[in-house]
Amino acid sequence: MFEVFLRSFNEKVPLTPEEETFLKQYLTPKKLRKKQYLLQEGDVCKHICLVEKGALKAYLVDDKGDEQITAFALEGWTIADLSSFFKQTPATLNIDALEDCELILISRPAHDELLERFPKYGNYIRMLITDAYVALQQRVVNTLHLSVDERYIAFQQMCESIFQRVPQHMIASFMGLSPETLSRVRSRLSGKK
Amino acid sequence: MFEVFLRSFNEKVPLTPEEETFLKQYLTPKKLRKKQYLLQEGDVCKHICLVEKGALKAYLVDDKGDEQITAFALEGWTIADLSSFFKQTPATLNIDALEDCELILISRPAHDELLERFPKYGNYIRMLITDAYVALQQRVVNTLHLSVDERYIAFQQMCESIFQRVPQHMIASFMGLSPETLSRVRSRLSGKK
DNA sequence: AAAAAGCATTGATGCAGATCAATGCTTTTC
DNA sequence: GAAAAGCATTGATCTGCATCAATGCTTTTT
Repeated sequence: MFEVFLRSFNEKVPLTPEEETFLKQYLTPKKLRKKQYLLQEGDVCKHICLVEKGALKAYLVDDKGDEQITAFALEGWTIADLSSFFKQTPATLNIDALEDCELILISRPAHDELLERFPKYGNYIRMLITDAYVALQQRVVNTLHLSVDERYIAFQQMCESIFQRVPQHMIASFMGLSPETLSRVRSRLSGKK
Repeated sequence: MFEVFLRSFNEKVPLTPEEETFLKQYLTPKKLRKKQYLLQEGDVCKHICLVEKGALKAYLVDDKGDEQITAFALEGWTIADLSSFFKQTPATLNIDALEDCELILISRPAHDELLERFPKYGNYIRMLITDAYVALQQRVVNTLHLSVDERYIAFQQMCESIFQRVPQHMIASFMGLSPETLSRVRSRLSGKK
């Protein structure tokens, strides 16, 4: 039920069995069917979500009604609209399931209580966000300063697991490209190697 | 000496006068002259840096020798190569002073000791990185899904203070544009309004 | 004070990626 | 099992930004 989450936690901050039991009290398991929403634009993001199983995407909807994907989350990854969660403001992101999912949710009250009562949780969250920040910064640099071909290769190497499970046009959206361009990038690169 | 830093800290996590005194023990003031390096690519990033006065930029140098600016920091802002600081790996970023600066440095040992002894510091750092993450995410979305004109306006509104102190070609680099394009964006927009 | 370097602007040209459109394959739906 | 929807690919055209080049202004250097 909590295996993936606890493994992720232990990798950053080792826990004793008693601590694991204590921590579990604050966690809410949830199942989500493919295409169901975890969060909709305009609602307040009430949980931080860790993926035990399945896959989700976070996205904005633009004027034309197109989805602009900002993030994917697979097993062991965390997803939420952090701005909405921390400031308790309406979310700008939508999050929904790409596959049937098993999730672990941490509510805002649980989060606050854990921070007070269980310092290791604060350490875990700090490390989680730090890692996310570093990854995002790399993404900014790649986006602004690499060619599309280089970005594709970089992204492919970093997130191979995503490529095998997510339709290509969503990868294109995530990279800020049209599906046609991504298709051409792929054929260009496969020709080369 | 520590006014700006302590104000920033108090805004996120209020401190008693005693706590302020305690905290100061761990802070190292440093002055930096215009054009001097705070961090050079290849060195390990030994400090988190808060700007009391002045301005700095962080950047990569590409194959052609051009600077690709990834961040600016003005009074009250924080700057570092977080990946290098936390993993103790060689930095990929250079950081140098755009103006004469007064800085507050927190070394890695001071950081670790503060985390252990002073929980409010952990809270402060967590909030700092969370805010940075949210801002960076917005930047990614803007970069991938807005037109250049819209990005310029968004960036201008968000970071007006930068525009007044940083040469235009550095803003262009930060936005991933050529100086010529940014100049044209500006004349286009000033014509409109 | 003169020379040099740094910077913003404007024009001309070329190319990368968006858009529009058509086709065929695969998966889902009923 | 037929119809519909979703998806990847390929071609043709258009557009926005980079690049190259020249000019004049401002700041720094000596």
